[in-house]
Amino acid sequence: MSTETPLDLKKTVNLPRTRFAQQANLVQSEPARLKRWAEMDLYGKIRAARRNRPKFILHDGPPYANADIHIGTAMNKILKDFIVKSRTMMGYDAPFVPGYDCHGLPIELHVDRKLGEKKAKMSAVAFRRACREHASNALKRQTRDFQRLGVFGEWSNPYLTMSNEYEAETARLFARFVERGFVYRGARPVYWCIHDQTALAEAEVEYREHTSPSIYVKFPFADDPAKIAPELAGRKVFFLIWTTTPWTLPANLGIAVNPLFEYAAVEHGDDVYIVASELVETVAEKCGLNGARVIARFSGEKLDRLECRHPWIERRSLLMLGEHVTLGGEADAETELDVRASRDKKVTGKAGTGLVHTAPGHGHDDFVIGGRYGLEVYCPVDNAGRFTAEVEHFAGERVFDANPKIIELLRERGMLLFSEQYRHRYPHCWRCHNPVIFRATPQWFISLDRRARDLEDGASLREMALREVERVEWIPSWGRDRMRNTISGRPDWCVSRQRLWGVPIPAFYCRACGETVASPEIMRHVADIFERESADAWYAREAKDLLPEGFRCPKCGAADWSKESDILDVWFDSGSSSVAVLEKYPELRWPADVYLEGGDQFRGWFNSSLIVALAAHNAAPYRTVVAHGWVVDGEGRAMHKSLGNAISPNEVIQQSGAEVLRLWTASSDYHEDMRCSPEILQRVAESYRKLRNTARFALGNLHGFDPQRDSVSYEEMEEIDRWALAELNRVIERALEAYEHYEFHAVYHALHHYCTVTLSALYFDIIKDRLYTFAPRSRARRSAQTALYRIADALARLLAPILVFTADEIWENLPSSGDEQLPSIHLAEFPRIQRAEGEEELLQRWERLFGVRDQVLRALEEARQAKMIGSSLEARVRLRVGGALRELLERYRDQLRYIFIVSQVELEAGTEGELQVEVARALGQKCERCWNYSPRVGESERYPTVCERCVEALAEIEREGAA
RNA sequence: GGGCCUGUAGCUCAGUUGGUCAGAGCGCACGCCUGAUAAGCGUGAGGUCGGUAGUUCAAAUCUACCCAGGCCCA
Repeated sequence: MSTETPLDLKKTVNLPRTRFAQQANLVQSEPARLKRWAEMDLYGKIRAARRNRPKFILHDGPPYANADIHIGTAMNKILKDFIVKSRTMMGYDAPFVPGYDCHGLPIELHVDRKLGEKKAKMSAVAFRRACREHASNALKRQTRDFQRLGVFGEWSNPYLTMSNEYEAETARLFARFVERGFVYRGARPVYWCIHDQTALAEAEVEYREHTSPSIYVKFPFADDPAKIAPELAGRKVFFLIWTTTPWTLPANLGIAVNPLFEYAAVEHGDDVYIVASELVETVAEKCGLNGARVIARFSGEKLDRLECRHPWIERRSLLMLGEHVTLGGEADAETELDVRASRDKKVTGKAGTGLVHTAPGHGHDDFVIGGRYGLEVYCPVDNAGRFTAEVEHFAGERVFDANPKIIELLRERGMLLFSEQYRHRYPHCWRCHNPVIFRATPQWFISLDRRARDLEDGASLREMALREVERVEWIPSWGRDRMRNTISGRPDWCVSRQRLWGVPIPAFYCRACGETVASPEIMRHVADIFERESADAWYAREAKDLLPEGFRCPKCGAADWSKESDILDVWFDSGSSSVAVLEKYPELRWPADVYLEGGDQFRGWFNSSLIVALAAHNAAPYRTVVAHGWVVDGEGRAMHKSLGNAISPNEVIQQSGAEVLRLWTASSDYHEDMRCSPEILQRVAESYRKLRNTARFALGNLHGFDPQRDSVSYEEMEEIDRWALAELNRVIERALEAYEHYEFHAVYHALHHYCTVTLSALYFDIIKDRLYTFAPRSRARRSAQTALYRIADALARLLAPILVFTADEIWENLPSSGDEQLPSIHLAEFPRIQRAEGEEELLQRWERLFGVRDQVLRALEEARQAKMIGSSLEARVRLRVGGALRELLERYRDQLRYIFIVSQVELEAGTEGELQVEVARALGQKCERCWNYSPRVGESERYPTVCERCVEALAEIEREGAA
């Protein structure tokens, strides 16, 4: 029975309705959603939902707990979250335990500065407490920021490298290295302040102008000169070195030359001097060698392992080959203290001879090359910067005071060729501002080349590491090469730091006989104390209270001990994490499936983690290592606060929301450096809106649709809806594949392309007519909704790891599919591909139809430009074509007007292979209801302004309304 | 100076082993729609594939060098 009065046409159009707002208002909505998630313990629910599923472990590399997060830290955590969430949605149990790196110099320096003068009066324990507090505050702020980014994890129970358990485990792992014979104690040069009598880290020296003596010194050749060149037979040959630190000459053990340089023998009077060929003139001029002439030239290579005599001490000075030797400049200063600046400027010829005086106890390069040639790390200078008793002439003398006296001695012995004052930049102590020296002090090392005591094959750490590098999967694949090179080239690991804020090296020294006690058993005993009291115990307790009761010196039987004052390198701390975390948290397991960090960690955490894991388990702690690039500005340059090109993650969040930052992270290819700028973020925000609106259209048109009740079976669906599902399958496949391989930018592009091209511009535009104007419960409309539902559902799931907030919001606004609706999308799994028979052919057919559509659209645009039409519904299209295409079009004859979104389509015979498109005004009147044109508008008496389709639809609506 | 990496339209990215490979989306310009509306649709203009020189019948794709940039070292 029909209603008495005709319906209000406007109200019979099924326009979209949804609570899913067009404006995201992320800045407000994100925190609200985070709060809800926290209240419902979403992370706990996810864990419970995945119990007993196969595990997938991403192990978090701990950010340094010193300052607020920057965009790089944010990006890193977001990428990790992509991995964790996508693996979770693949069905894995993928717990995430975040960590923080809490010890180390930067924190100590920060606290130092904050305390100022007060530090001097503080006990070590009190100072450590201040450091602990600083780290604790920093990590709390970071935690808050990471959570704000929508990163899920065990935020209430992160791992801290300063926790009792972790410190204890760190000490135990060091004991493990000792036990297996990898640890030794040796000397190595460090920056040393003779005023404060302390070692300095690189960050604690500052460069200032300083005047040093610059001298050219003769080293008599002690071999047969004919070995160098026949012309030199029987001559008095001297090797000429240049230095600005005469006081290091007593420690000279060698001279380095560059094997790639050519050297010249220069005759002056009876003497012959050896200098680099390129510097002959400069040196001759500087040293006033009038009338000097070159009598021989030879390659530096020839000098290898020949010997000179020290200019005044009865000792050999070994000739060595080293490519660190340059043609002058500060790099030739044996202290190596100011090499960075000069090398960057590619300075040459300022001063120097091309031969470098080498004192392994007083310079870094000297130490390295000396090590290669088996020289002793000789450093006859004490803590106060005075020569020790063994130094002839200068014992007890302060090194800087000794400079002029050494020069005088050289002059007396005829070994000085030239001397002058020299201004240059020289490192000074940042606290007392006095010049520092480079001085070898005893340090603890982990040897990369000693053989493991307990292994049959006696492999070294280096060998084991190189073996493991081949077994690990590296993404990108060049990571393997980089890691291999890093490991092959790295020197022994100096794990000593002369600092307070860290895990002490648990070793003891017998005051009576000097014996060192560094046994694994004792170390584990100490570690147990750390476990109870934290490593502060090392400073709070007396040595005897750290040792087992009544422990006596195994050598002399005394019981008077001093404690080691060095702490472990922080890289040892974080390197311990695989064991200290993966094996301690019950939900985790060793080894991890994946590590993901910036490329700087090849030398850092990837490396230290590997070494520690080898000591602990003879294997790598990771199966896959993913390395990402750095965040750079819009021009590809590094970000610096001083350059003003840095982007603050918190600012982005406050302006646009975390989703935008997450989407930016997903949109860029992280395998390379990732550009970020206001313009780029602007683009990302726009693409966010597109994704959101696409979802909103689907949701709006699902109003009143109950998937259980109203879904149309596949066979009954309109073909274009089946096409949309086939396209959906393609996208699901591509996105899942990309997630599988950590290619998030491919996920982004696939989904974005699907939303903009496939859905928004094509499918949605076409089905609007059907959705809006067909009777709400008609099969044709339900068919479209069935597809829309599947699309919206899949889209939400696929977006969920990236757009954590928005996907959940979509989920919320999807019609409920019954009781099993999960309270959050993050408990759901990825969509499954529901492959239908004949899908490939279907896709191919429609691809051709849409090809025709493109041509029609071009023709429509021409008509529009010619003012013939405005809306495409004002058009009637005539197609002329022959052959196979004609047959295809014929088959879809009734569909074509909808596909083209025009009112009428005529198909006429034409020539094969050539499609002609003509556009004309549509016939008839515009239907008031569906806006299509039809000659039959007016046929209905009840609805005189409406077309025949609408008449039918209205009748159906009236029937339903009555029912 | 060494190791590793990068350089395709204004932006983000595709371009298997060299031969329709010069593409997509965004942005931009112009236009349409006003029933996804601080939305939606269409058409179009943009690139000597960082540069140079080679190899080749043929190179964005291979080689060398150079330039610009990034990370780690020295």
